[in-house]
Amino acid sequence: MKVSDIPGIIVERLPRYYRYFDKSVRNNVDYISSKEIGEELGIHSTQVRKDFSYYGEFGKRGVGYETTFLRGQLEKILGLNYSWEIVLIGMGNLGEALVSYDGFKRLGLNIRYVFDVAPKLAESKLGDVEVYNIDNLDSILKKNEIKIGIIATPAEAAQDIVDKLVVAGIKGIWNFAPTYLHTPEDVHVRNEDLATGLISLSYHLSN
Amino acid sequence: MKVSDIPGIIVERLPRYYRYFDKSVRNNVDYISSKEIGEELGIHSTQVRKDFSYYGEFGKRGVGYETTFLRGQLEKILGLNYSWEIVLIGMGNLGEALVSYDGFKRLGLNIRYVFDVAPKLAESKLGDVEVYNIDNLDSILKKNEIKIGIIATPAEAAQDIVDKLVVAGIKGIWNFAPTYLHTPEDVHVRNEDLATGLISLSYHLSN
DNA sequence: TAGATTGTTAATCGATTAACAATC
DNA sequence: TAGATTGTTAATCGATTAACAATC
Repeated sequence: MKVSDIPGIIVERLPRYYRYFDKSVRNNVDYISSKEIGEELGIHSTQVRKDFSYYGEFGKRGVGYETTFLRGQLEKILGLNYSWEIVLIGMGNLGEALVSYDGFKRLGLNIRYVFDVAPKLAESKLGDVEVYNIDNLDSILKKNEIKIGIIATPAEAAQDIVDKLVVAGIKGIWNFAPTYLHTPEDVHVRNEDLATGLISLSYHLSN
Repeated sequence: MKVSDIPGIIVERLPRYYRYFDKSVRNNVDYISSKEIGEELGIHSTQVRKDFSYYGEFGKRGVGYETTFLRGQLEKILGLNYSWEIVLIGMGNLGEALVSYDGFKRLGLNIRYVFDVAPKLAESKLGDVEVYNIDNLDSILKKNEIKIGIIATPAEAAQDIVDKLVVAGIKGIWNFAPTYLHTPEDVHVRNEDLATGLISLSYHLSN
């Protein structure tokens, strides 16, 4: 099975499986079945089994899935078995919240360099992360092998920054700016427009 | 056409259409075609036309879509033509960033009440939003007609809070806690687990 | 009218679920 | 063995896209 045959939407579910296996390991549960996973996560048990089957035969018939083993497999599948160095651009409230969000670090996702057009001097260090002026973007990216960038700038600034990131070799962009970004095909963009979340609730409650 | 016949995934695209029409109005563009919309947003033009067609016949053949008119239609469709009162629970970095995010207010999405288990006294007001102790949740929700709640608490606390919100009549929940929430059928949950965004990039760059 | 673009049907594509043999 | 649950095929369901008549 080629990677390209795997439905893209699966990656939305894999982190939830991973989290549930992790939780089960911590609760000293040795095996869980696709039925249990499905009930906990609101997913059909057939879907769970099919999702795993794209990557291998991980279960034991009649028993279920061994939690420690599956957690490890999912870690590898998701690329969480080694650590990522990440840059973030835009040091507003959202940028700060992301830098200090502790859910990333223990997954090996490390926001290392932060850039802003006008970093306040008092904040030139945020926790253990250094904040740089945007002018240094190119030189710092070139010195380090960084593949993932987070855009937490206003919409107007986003495309310019992205163009620079692409030139510097960034291959994955997590975009919080409420605008569509144009990138080469080999650069993966993930849009996380916050307003969409609230708007979707507004839509559903109105209809 | 019944509302239930409209594909759920459309709501992911509608806010982007809305934003593009809004931008076009501000740029004094009178008409845009489905082809232009598609190119700008990376969506097939047929998809654009089909999406609109679920709600009415909004275009002029040979011409395109009138920007002011469409912006207004999308506003109604998305429930943005009147204002929503919203509560947020969990006053960490993320909660603060959401409260001060200025993309919501001009859409009529107003975070009015904020709760925490231990609001620091110095922060009992955040901008023009009052911060309350979680014990007051029930009484304040009962006094006001609030339909949307935002969960920005740790995962462990989320389900308890949600149960309380549901009892108090909340019908839409925007969940930032990395855990699946169990709710009655008529309560709409939108999960916005931040780690998933970065993990999906990690996954795509690893494979 | 000629050119452009919509709205919609039908075809295609892709994801989900039902069913069940394999097997622990 | 009997009971349970996996892995996978086939059927179903739903979303996307191609094609084109309608019409501005």
